[in-house]
Amino acid sequence: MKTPGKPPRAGAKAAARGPLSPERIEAAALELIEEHGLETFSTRRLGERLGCEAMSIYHHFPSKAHLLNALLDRVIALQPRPAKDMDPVERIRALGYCYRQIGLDHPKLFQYVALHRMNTRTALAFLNEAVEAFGNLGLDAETTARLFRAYSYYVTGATLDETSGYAKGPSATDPVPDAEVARDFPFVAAVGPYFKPEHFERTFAAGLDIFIDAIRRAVRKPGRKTAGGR
Amino acid sequence: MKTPGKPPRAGAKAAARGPLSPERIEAAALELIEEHGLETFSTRRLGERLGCEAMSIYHHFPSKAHLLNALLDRVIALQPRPAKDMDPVERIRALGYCYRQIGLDHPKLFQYVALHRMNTRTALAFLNEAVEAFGNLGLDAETTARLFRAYSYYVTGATLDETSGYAKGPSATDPVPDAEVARDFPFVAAVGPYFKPEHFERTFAAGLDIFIDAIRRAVRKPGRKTAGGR
DNA sequence: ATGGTAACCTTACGGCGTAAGATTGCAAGC
DNA sequence: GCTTGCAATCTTACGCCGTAAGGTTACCAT
Repeated sequence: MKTPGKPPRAGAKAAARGPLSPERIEAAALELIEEHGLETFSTRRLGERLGCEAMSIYHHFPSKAHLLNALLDRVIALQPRPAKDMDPVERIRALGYCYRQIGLDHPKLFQYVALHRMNTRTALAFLNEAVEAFGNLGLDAETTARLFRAYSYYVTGATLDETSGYAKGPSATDPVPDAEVARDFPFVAAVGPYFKPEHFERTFAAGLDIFIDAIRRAVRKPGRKTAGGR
Repeated sequence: MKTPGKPPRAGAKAAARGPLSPERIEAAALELIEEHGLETFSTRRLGERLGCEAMSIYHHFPSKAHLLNALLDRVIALQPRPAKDMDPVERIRALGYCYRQIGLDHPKLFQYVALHRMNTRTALAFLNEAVEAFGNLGLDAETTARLFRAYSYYVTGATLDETSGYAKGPSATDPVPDAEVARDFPFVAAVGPYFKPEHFERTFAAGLDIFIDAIRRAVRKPGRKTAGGR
């Protein structure tokens, strides 16, 4: 039995701010990451934000990697999913938007989300739901797998680019000035305007449509039509 | 005028190994990254490999970021390109394989390649060539831009996953055992076999086919058919 | 011989993740 | 009420990291 309103246990600063908890630490970490980026995120800075020493965090998370993993789980778990009884094809489309939304809501964290193996229970549950939607198309396992995989590649690539790609601030050490781009790389210059954030939404939708169309065709004539080889 | 066979200029160790050069440093850096990964790559380790002090590298590259940028340029520049006079659609397919090959040849470096803005001259030249191939389809600028962009999303996402995704060693801190996956995530388990490296090639090809088909359709009836949407 | 300079090395600083261990303050047993 | 145990927290320290600052070496043209 626990008494409900517990005071802090130890430490000078601890008294002034209430006890730490995985919940509080995760929330602060997410804030910090979205404010200043993944690269500058450190346990020391997180401690500063929380009003505790860096090492106090290690009582609640055995390592920084475990904390980041918990953040991954959290953003996946909190993302609302499309209803399971939707039209299977439209559900697939909705799941694409759903995954992308994770990136839009947490752009700085998304690199971590996209690049790490989804093998926590929470992540697997999401993955399972997505594969289920493809499974409901009634295609053979191989076609199902290839369609799902290719679709995931697209959605992940798109969201990665939207959150940290070409349109974001300069990452090259000495960028090429626009005038030179216009002169020496005319094809890039011609499509450049469509690479800006205003166009993300429509470009994403256009790519999704390509997959959705392909999926509809595969469903209409099952066989080795769309996926499979050669 | 320079005498042809120059001895090293300074330093005790320098005498034993010949002079440093951007070329040698880049080659050693690529080796080191592919051997031990991007995360553990440091200027100190690179110095060790080269037989010099870490700071000597800074004579040839103003920062670690500049060095990594040079590596990006190098792997892009060295990648052979498909002939410019190919059938435009097949050239687009070949360019997809071409970009993917950069990842297959340098899997550890590829995260850096994929996630950094392509705004060096070398990278822009590659980008320009790719956009040119789409431009040769004869579609309007908007459709060209959207098709190119979506195609790039797919190729990048696929290559990222092949080089550092699900199939690679466990990244989660405490992975879910296979038996539990089979029990609790049956849809994932069902397609799991197709996620293994043996299937990368065919899955990549299947996804490319979806885009190539969409591109052919867009070329046959120009208008707002495939892209644009909504 | 002499001065300039490119190439290289040494030292040092502040920041990182985290191992090891000290400290604090509540809860339970006597 | 005192002691003991223990979870939560803090302190210190270690070996990494990128790199700023400045010193040293060995060649070159003069």
